[in-house]
Amino acid sequence: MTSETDAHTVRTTSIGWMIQRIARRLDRAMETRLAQHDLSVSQFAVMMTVLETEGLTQAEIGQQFSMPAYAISRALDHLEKAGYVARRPHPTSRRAHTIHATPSGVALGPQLFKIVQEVNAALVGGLSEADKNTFRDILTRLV
Amino acid sequence: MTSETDAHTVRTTSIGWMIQRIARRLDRAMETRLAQHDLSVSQFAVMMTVLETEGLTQAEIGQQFSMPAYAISRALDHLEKAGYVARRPHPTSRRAHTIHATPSGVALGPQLFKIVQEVNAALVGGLSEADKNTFRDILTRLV
DNA sequence: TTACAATTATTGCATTTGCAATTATTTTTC
DNA sequence: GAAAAATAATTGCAAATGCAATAATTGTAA
Repeated sequence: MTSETDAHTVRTTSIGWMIQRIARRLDRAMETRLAQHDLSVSQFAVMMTVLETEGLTQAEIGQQFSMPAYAISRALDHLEKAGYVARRPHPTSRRAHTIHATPSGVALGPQLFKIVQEVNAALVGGLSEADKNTFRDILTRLV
Repeated sequence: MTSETDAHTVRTTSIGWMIQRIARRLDRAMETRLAQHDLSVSQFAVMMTVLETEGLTQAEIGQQFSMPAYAISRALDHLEKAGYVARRPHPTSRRAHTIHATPSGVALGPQLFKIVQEVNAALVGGLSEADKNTFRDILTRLV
């Protein structure tokens, strides 16, 4: 690059910069909606994983979205206290737990899915179906 | 939507979910590289704005990326201590400051731009030029 | 012009987060 | 099979973050 490399150019053309801005907006939208269920975004992420796959260990949950073990521990403390999940002894290893959604956690599922759909719709509502698909395709390759 | 609405579907098709994942990865990449200049990502964001426009007030900086006033205050405390920026009295209002990059702050600029370019390249390096442009276009409409 | 409301910036305090250390258990190596 | 290394999960403590309160100044309305 030439002398075009100034702060303005970097900011307005940087894909990373734009993604960060969008991500922060999404975060705030999720926070606001999750507050009514007394959940933070990371607690929500853990809950979604538990709903998706029954009986994972905490380490396995962490690998799903590279979240450190201590954060899983604390998210589960909260989710367990709220009655959404339960830690059960692992069938073969005494140091691990398997994590399970309680009935109340399972009931929470659809409400969380709805929140995700609303927030997504608010974000990409202005795009055509074709653009939405293109966008999703590219994102899928980057994730 | 029908009964397809389960956690797996939500996770794998949600644009928001994918953006969040990518954003976290970008954040970590930026943190790592910014550490050598003793900067956090939000301090970096403030610094970029100062480099882009000389003499903004703190409130104006905050509006650029909807960052709360107290966060600007603290980011500037750090940037000022590090010698990258200076608060000067506002010409017409005694309660406001204007913010200016010091020579050392101006010298930092190109190094920050380089970091942004590297992190971007690492993210979208695998995409064709056409896809990159498409992606940038869509992002621009969403930001 | 005086009182009231709004703006700009900062700071105290509580909560959240991240790192490193710890405990308990399991696996590997010799 | 005993010692050492690795894994699973938790927790103490320091740093970062967010909220609410404050101080100082400026704008507005009576």
